[in-house]
Amino acid sequence: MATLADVARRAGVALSTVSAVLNNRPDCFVSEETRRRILKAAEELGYRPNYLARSLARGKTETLGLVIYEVINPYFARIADEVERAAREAGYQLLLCTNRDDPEFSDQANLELLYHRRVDGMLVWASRYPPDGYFVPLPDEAKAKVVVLGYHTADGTDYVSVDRAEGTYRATRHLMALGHRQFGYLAPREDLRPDHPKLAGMLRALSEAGLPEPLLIPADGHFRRDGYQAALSAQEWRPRPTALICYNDLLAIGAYRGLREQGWKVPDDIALVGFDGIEDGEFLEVPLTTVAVPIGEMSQTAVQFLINRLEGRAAERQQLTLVPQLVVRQSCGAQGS
Amino acid sequence: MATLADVARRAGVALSTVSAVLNNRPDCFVSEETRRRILKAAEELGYRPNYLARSLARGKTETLGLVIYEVINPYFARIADEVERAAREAGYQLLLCTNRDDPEFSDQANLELLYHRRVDGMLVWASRYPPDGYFVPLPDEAKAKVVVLGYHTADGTDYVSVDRAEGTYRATRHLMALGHRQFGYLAPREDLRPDHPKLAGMLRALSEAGLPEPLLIPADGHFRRDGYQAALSAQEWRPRPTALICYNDLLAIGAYRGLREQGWKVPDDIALVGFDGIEDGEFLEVPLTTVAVPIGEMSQTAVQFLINRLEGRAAERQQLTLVPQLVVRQSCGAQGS
DNA sequence: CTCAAAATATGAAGCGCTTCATATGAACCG
DNA sequence: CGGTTCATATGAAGCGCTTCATATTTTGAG
Repeated sequence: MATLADVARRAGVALSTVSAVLNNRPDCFVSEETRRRILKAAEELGYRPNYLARSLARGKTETLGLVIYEVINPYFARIADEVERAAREAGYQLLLCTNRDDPEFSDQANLELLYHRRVDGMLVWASRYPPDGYFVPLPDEAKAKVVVLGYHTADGTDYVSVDRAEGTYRATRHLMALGHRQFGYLAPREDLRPDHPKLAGMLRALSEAGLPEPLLIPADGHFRRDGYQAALSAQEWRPRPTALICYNDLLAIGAYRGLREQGWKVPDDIALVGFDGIEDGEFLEVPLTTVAVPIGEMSQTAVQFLINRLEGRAAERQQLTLVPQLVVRQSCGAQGS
Repeated sequence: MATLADVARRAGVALSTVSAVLNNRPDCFVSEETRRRILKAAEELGYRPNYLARSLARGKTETLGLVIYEVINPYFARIADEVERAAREAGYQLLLCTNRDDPEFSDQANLELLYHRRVDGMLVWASRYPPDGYFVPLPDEAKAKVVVLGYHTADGTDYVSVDRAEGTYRATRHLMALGHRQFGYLAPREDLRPDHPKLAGMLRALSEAGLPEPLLIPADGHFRRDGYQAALSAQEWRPRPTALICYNDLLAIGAYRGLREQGWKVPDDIALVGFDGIEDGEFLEVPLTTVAVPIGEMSQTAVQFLINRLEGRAAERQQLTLVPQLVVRQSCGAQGS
């Protein structure tokens, strides 16, 4: 592959001149004649800049790193999609890391990897819900290049978060208004903690209304199949809930099928509400009522925050918490479309 | 951030020695004493290699590029997931590009971008179905670093393809065996061409059996909503099909809902078959019969092919076509689970 | 004509690392 | 004790680019 030196040689000028011309440096006065010669030589040689060398010299890679839980979950796929689009529009490429639950690829390892690859900035979705806010596992000077997605931070790092508690609070209130008094909450086993905001939001709504605590139903994961499995034991749920809120839409979709198999009709026998607002729920046979996270806004804002910071025009703190909206469809028994 | 030179200075040795020690170069004879000093200095300074500089010097970035249609489609998400995992296991990072249908980010533009970023290798999913095999839009020397995913190639580039025609052929045969004689085929408008393998496979099966051609039903895209919209006009379909094969699972899932709204029961009034084998179909109220692409095998093989090539231990040609399997569930009316 | 200012072009240093030919002792051998 | 050999460490070149201080030529005003 042709290098700058090759082009310079061919055009009969200095390498630095070629660099100036090809980069369109504004303050460089190059005669039209020379410029043309250089452009021609570059064209003929099929010259393409070596991004590595450029990045090394400029100290900038024009690459953003995204650490995300996994990409097969439609919720995260949407995020990755939005982030990629926004990054691309701002002239950045995306380096993708998933953490899954693989201890070998912890957030720490992923972030360090990206940092050492000299990405200009990083977006990270924590792999586990951090009760007191997320601590970015990176030296301080590196934290300045990070925006946390989906969680608030405990160390002052920029973030765009989601008020999950408010989401489930609203869902619970809505169901209460429809007359429900016995609730169930289906979530991955490890997230069935009262300090998890999704559950906390429910608990608050219930206690405010003097209603009993919800029946906690554990799932083995956060996929459809896990919701399905969990719902197969519906006959044994005591006290029997008339409304079921799920940790996410996938679980709700799986549960829907399990409940049907157990002979429970949604919403007549049990009202069903999911969380996330992915397209899948809309096409459930009984369209799924859900707490919809504004994924596009969240992702785009996060990228914007990051780019502000990188370009030195960020406020000291860029922190935003978005409130998810309840999208009422038929699965909760309201008249919704 | 500390550089090699900093470490060398602190340890009181030459920079090249530090490099040798930190890279564990096998043939370098360094005294235990020196080694320890260097390791200690590196530790104290929190030294981390600069991948950019290393890549520039070594001529290798340990990065693979993936060009894929989009990541919100579960089918592609699975592929991205599998590719990322396989790449990661082989020690490569993944640089992600989506082409969507955005003319600004054509395959050409994406591949060039990756190439100039000096990724070691690229995997590409063509954005449009190439009737005669895919031509990689890159200079010959670059093609050697490309593996095409999902399509066969017209220029000898490595690929892992899928025999779509065989997939729909089998699905059609299966439906014929169940007694169906009037077929419908629902696909994005631009893919409703007899030279598209999915349709071609159906046509072959039908003509072999002397059955009439299928009713071609156009959709405006390849998402659930497009299938839903298309199915809303079911009452006007003439001749009325008793079996409907869809271009992909998402379309089938959307169509399912549209058909229900039109009062058609699946599978009693119409048998329904999708394509891809994504998890979503399994959780449709009437579980979806589908032509399942072996996504894991396809992705892993492609990464393997690429790495073989990069490491110089590839056959002249690495080309593989996988045959998708019909997964029979209830939506086609067979007894399947 | 002269000289400062403007217009053009250049060379060299530097980004942080790898690599390889070469230097320096110490240890060994007969 | 001179000459090998081995163990250990080094310096310098190079990857391809950016950047900036400096050199050279041209221009136009006085």
